Amino acid sequence: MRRNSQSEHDPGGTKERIQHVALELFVLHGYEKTSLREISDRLGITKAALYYHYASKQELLKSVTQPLIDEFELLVAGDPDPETLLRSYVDLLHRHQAVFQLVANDHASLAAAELVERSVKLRRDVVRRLAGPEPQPADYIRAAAAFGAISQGFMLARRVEPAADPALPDVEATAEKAAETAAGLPAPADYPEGAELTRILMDTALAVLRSGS
Amino acid sequence: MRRNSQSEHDPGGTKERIQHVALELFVLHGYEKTSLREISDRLGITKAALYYHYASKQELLKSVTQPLIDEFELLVAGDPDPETLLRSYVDLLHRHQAVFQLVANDHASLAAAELVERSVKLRRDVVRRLAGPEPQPADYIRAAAAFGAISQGFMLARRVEPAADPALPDVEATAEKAAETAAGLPAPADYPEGAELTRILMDTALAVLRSGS
DNA sequence: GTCTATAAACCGATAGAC
DNA sequence: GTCTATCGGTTTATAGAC
Repeated sequence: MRRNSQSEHDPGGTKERIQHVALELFVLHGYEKTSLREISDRLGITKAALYYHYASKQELLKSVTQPLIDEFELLVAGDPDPETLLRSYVDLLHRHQAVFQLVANDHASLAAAELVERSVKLRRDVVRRLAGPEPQPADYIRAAAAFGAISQGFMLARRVEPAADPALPDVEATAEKAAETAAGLPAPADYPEGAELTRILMDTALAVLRSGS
Repeated sequence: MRRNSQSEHDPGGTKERIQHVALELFVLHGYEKTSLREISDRLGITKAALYYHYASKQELLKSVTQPLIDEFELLVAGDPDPETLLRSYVDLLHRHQAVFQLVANDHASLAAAELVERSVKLRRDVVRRLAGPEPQPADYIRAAAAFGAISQGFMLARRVEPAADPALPDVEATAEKAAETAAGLPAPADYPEGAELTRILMDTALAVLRSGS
């Protein structure tokens, strides 16, 4: 066989290049604000050419968001204990930073991808598992707080910034980039990563869960 | 004097009714997806009538988001110690639940309201203050995690659900409502509120900040 | 696989009557 | 303060040539 037609990483593949550019623009401006013309312009093709590869804007969005949600569901379905669940979640975030940033900051994209139900269910299952046995209402709050601590802590350290594409003027991203990087906080590159970052985030989440005892 | 023309609560005032309906729809579907026709239909007036009260869709959005951001800035400008800052933040969330839910979940609305710079600056200042003196990169991460713990914990307990408006069929909200309320987690009304909720959230955030020692 | 051209729908916003 | 009518622009999506 020559090539698997789906989910192959082949960085030169047109479908993958479309996904990459689309994801970047979706994260930057939001799904609704990003037009197909914007995406095709950046790829140097026309809007109509996009439709050869994806049947609709919605399908393009789905193809981008599916890997994260599928893997998350698989993870939760394994019924892991709280610590394993949290550790796997941090690992998931590492491998799907940009998509996570998209769906976390742009609920409209979740809705457009028809992923609201699945993500609500995921969140429910995670919170339930973190809340422990015979949970009080306060235990659910602590579970959600632990989940939020990891998510927000991770996003500070591993935020996807507008790509400084030297080939294009990239006019519209200038303001955002300046506002975030020169904001007086360390740049993403300065934070711990990998195992060290995971350890820090795990400590915050476990501290939250223990804060009720 | 008869009436202050700005920011009076007068629940019968047309401007306030518009803000209320607009906020609800913005939270539900996102700013970009919500059309002025949708808002005016729900108010029983026409789209054109909206323009008598607000010069543009953007101005309507700004009028809705401004109270939260203004008060947040005032709060941070006071240079409070971490515990006071966190406590005031929880109080702020209590008084601006819906607006917070909007800007937290729909970054497109932040951008449209031209509030990205101010909110980035706010976040930076909060994280800095929570990170303590001579912070390491890991301290910033813990600060962001503490902030996220409070925000997400609060949102679980005080989430704004689609209004069950018996006067209108409210077709489009059915799926969302069913998915969220019947999801197997306590309903917002079942969680602690006020001082008790504040105490729980404060404990989670302080536990995160202490997790580095 | 990419193009030009265009259809069809919707949007924000304005003009002007009442 | 609300209405009807409409303008100008953009969007997603399709048809058909190459």
